[in-house]
Amino acid sequence: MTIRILLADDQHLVRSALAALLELEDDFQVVATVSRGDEVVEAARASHPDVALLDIEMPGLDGLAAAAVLTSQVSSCRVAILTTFGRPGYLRRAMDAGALGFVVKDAPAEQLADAVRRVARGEHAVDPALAAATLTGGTSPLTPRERDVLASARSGSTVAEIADRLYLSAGTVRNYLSNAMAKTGARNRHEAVRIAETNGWI
Amino acid sequence: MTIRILLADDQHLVRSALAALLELEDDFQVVATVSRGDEVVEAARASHPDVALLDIEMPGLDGLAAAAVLTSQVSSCRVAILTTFGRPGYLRRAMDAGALGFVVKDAPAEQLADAVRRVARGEHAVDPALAAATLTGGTSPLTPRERDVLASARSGSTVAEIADRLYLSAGTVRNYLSNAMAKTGARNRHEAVRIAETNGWI
DNA sequence: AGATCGCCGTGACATTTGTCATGAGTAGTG
DNA sequence: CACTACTCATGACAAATGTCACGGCGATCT
Repeated sequence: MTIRILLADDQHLVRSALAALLELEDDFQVVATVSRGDEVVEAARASHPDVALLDIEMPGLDGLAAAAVLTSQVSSCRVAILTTFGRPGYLRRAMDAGALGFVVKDAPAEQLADAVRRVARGEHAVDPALAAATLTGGTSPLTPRERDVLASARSGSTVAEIADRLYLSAGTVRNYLSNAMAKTGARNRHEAVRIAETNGWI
Repeated sequence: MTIRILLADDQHLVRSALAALLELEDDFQVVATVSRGDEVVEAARASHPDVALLDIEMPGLDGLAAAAVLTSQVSSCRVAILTTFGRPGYLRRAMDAGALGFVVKDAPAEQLADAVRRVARGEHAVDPALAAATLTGGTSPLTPRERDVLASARSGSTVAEIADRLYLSAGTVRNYLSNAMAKTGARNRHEAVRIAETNGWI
């Protein structure tokens, strides 16, 4: 029985290459490929895939959000996340979104094939090492608002700009940033951003 | 006549997938794959490829540096860069390193195949739009030292740390950062880092 | 030889950032 | 209900950051 696959990745070449790789397996068939998160659901409705393989970094809608929509709206399609970064917070959010599989792009090809088959059967497929890391350091210490402020501080904005953007006072923004820095153990806001990013908290 | 290809990319899955994609072409043969920049030359010596397809972001030695070594030491092997980011500075540095081809991972598969064939014949293969962008905004306004300081400021280091690392006084570091900020039009060092990164200047 | 440019440094200054104490309002929990 | 946690705010203070003016040194170009 062949497994019908939907592939979502924003990089054209990677998309084609992964399709070629998957098609090498006799029981796999790539029935749809999309480049944007907000095209996933429509494509899934049209092509009835068994498994959707979603990258996280995508324009329109990120893979985690797309996974959440997909699992709730197209229940016949199981979801696996395929991403560059094995960040604990990503795995947690992927599970919360209803994804069964989680594979990093650094994994060997057999592991991807294995994960797809497991997910198609409704089983979970997660790298044990990453799962362990997620259990220990995976839960974000940040409150929702701290997360917002930190996310808004990403591209080197000043306090005033962040305050404007979030309709807060400058002092409040600095307090939140200070809290976030304390919780992440960073010595300035930018280090805090980096840490939060590598953990998948923002 | 088949074209022998060496493939260098740090992500295992992407490497395998690209190999699968390239093997679909009758005249391509992937003769070696490596995951680190510092393994490129050795692999090229052992497997005599016609074309080396190098990612830029790699551990050990980045693809641009590997390209430079390769073109000087294994002259029978032409070089093409295959990277996620179409940054003007990257293209410029790739050309300086002796690469003939430059393909972004967002390009369609045919473009990659076309580029490989051109490069194998000793021709250049560069996306015209990117080439134009490089001509206008490609040259870095930063002096070598400003570049060093800015690169060292990346991960949220303080002035004192940068000064220590580069054996400079704190004042000098701040002056260089100030210059870099003025030249990039940034309002703080972290914005300057971001701008320099997206342009491939660091 | 003089001009120019990059490199490295100092010192002074205004601004921004990070820390801390404090408090009011709101929501959820035992 | 008391307790706790989150949100938002203010004000004051120390430290870090960014700006500016200035000077000496060496290399390069004309």
